[in-house]
Amino acid sequence: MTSLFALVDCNNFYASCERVFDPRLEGKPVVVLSNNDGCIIARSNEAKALGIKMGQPAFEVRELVKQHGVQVFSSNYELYGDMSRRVVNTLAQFTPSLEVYSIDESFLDLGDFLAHPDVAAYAKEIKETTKLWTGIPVSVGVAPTKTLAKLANRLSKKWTDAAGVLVLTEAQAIEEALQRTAVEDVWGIGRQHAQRLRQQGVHTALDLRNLPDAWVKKHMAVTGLRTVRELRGEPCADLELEVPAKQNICTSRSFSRPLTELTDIEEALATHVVRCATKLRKQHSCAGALTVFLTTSRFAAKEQQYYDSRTARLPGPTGSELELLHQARRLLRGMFRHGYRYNKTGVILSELVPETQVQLTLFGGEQSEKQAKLMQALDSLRDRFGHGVVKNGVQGTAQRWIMSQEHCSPCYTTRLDEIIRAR
DNA sequence: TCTGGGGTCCTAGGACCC
DNA sequence: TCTGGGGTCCTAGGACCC
Repeated sequence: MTSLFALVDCNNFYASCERVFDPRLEGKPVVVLSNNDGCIIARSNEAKALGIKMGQPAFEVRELVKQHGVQVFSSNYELYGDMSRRVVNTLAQFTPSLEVYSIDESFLDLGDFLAHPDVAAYAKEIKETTKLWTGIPVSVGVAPTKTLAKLANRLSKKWTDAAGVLVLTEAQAIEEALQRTAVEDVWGIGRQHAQRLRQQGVHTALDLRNLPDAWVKKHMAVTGLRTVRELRGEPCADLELEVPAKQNICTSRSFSRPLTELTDIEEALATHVVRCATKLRKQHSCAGALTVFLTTSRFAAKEQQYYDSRTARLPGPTGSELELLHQARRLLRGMFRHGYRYNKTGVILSELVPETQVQLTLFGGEQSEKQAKLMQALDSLRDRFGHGVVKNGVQGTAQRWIMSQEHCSPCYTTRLDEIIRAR
């Protein structure tokens, strides 16, 4: 029995989301910006054709944008998250086991490939149904391992004949695909490994597949070996059907402009802590430790640089943002130095344990029970009325650090007052 | 002027214990 | 003078992913 995986990847996902609700964008170059409108994180095909690069700073493409009428959007994660759910719900129609790998990619277990006399037709149906039901164009790669399915998916977009669907089951087709894939484009091969491999004369995925195990193990560890085996068609990674609880939760943002005053930074940090604690409670965990970091911009080469991070172990695992805020503020005050132009702060919660475990071991003192009730109340208010509805005093109101988002589209699907109107 | 944010896994080496 | 060997835990750092 041969396993069979499909990787379904949404094409230019964020740009496609913007397009679904604004048909005037069809055929035009579209880009989506990162937080603070800093750099490009999604591009439509037309924008790619103009030479706009992934991760490129927005100011570098200003001229290009003007010249070619590129449509620019700030990122709107509320919209993208909702569209992502719709896509996943559609894909779930095609398989009982599905792994949501990222906001725009899912692996589908297609079971035994003998059970699919015409895999290609099935893959095409997945693609067409998703477009029809959600408006989002996707590409589908099918192969006996996840790594090969990734590779097939990539080629399905590159090879115009494939038209967004590529099935790699025949040995010869796999070989050709490997031959035509650069080694750095293999899933799991990053910059460092690619450079080393190239020095060894390994230039294609096929060369990589043919390396001896011992060499791979020595230089690329067991993760590298898994990748190579998967290229050979031996499945080493199963689907992860349940989303594992995160082991760390982090919230951080660059400031919209450099900050020098402690009070401004405290406000920003407090806001991150509240966000982070909300994520923590959403996955029903408590944190045993908290880390705060503070840094200047690494791009401001001429300025004095500063980076520090400090960790506090909490007296006991907690989900209370009041306690976390208190600790975070203490750590920040210990790190803060006058005379620097800071550009970012953030918080990381770690040593996470399930909420239930804490309730059992902490004999729920009256105080902690009160706090838990308060947190529940806050969560439900914020769920219903948006995150800004209840704030802690330290979050402040001046918010001189707040994110710039000058090109945000409406939340068409999740906010009643921003719903699309037909004229 | 303007350069994202959030994760995971693996390994090596030190501390410590018996 | 002789100066083991193995196990565990923790941390920092590297590499990768989207």
